[in-house]
Amino acid sequence: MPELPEVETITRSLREGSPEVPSILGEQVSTVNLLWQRTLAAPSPAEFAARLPGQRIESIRRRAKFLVLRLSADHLLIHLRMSGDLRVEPETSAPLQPHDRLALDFASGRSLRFNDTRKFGRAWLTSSPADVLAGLGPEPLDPAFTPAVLAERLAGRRRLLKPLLLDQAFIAGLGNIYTDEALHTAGLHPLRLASSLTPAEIERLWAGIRAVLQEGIRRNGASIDWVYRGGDFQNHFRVYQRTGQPCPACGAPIQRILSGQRSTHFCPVCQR
DNA sequence: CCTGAAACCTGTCTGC
DNA sequence: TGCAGACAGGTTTCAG
Repeated sequence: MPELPEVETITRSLREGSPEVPSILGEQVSTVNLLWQRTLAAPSPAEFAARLPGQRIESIRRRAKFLVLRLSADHLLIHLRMSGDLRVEPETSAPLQPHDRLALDFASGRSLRFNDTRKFGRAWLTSSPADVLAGLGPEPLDPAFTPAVLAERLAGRRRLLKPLLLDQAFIAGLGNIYTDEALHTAGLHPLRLASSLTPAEIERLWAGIRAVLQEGIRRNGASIDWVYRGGDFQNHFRVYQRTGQPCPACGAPIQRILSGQRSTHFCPVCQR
């Protein structure tokens, strides 16, 4: 499921809470229950279970597609990968759901559950989160990410736009949905060579990336299939998973190709 | 430096 | 109905 807008939506819901599920800021971990060993990237399960209890959640933010929970002494980082999801149970006695991989019980009696059907998701408990986050590219919605920054990063890159935009070291947070949507918004073919863009095209790409991410956040992300978060951006896709359907801009049928083993959707008329 | 394939996983859908 | 194959929002590793 989760790309930048989905992770941002989850981050906000955990931090700000809702009438049904209050914020988990300030919660103190009492017990941990690791149900799938490999979900924990570091440290060892024994050290994890020894270090985490007693720590409070001091802040919650997002970096790229990572959730970053600052604790009393450590940071807990969570990456949801393809099918991960987080939910808060009102009682620690709430039964585990199918595919729950990690449960953090709080002293208040609530419990945070990391559910992940495909087991690709990962959690890190670390005193140096920068090490885990090292190598990530710029945050596309940060004010520091300007068209000039994008132009500088594109210069000389002999790569195709689609795989380059998916590369988290080039720009952080885009995934398959928002890359296709951004390229359509910018009117750029996904297989264009990155170094071939004109300044006007770079400006359009920059604006397209920001626009689709902002729309995704405004719509609380996209919810597809059995991974559901309550967002509705999936009802506003221009090209993603719309193969054969009319382009919203010109009516031409949307095409699907493969680029680096990833489905890639585009309008052959709007994106030359 | 760059691309493609495979691996890590489970579930759903399509076509024969 | 059964079953093989394709495909799914991500990332890492390795071969060429």
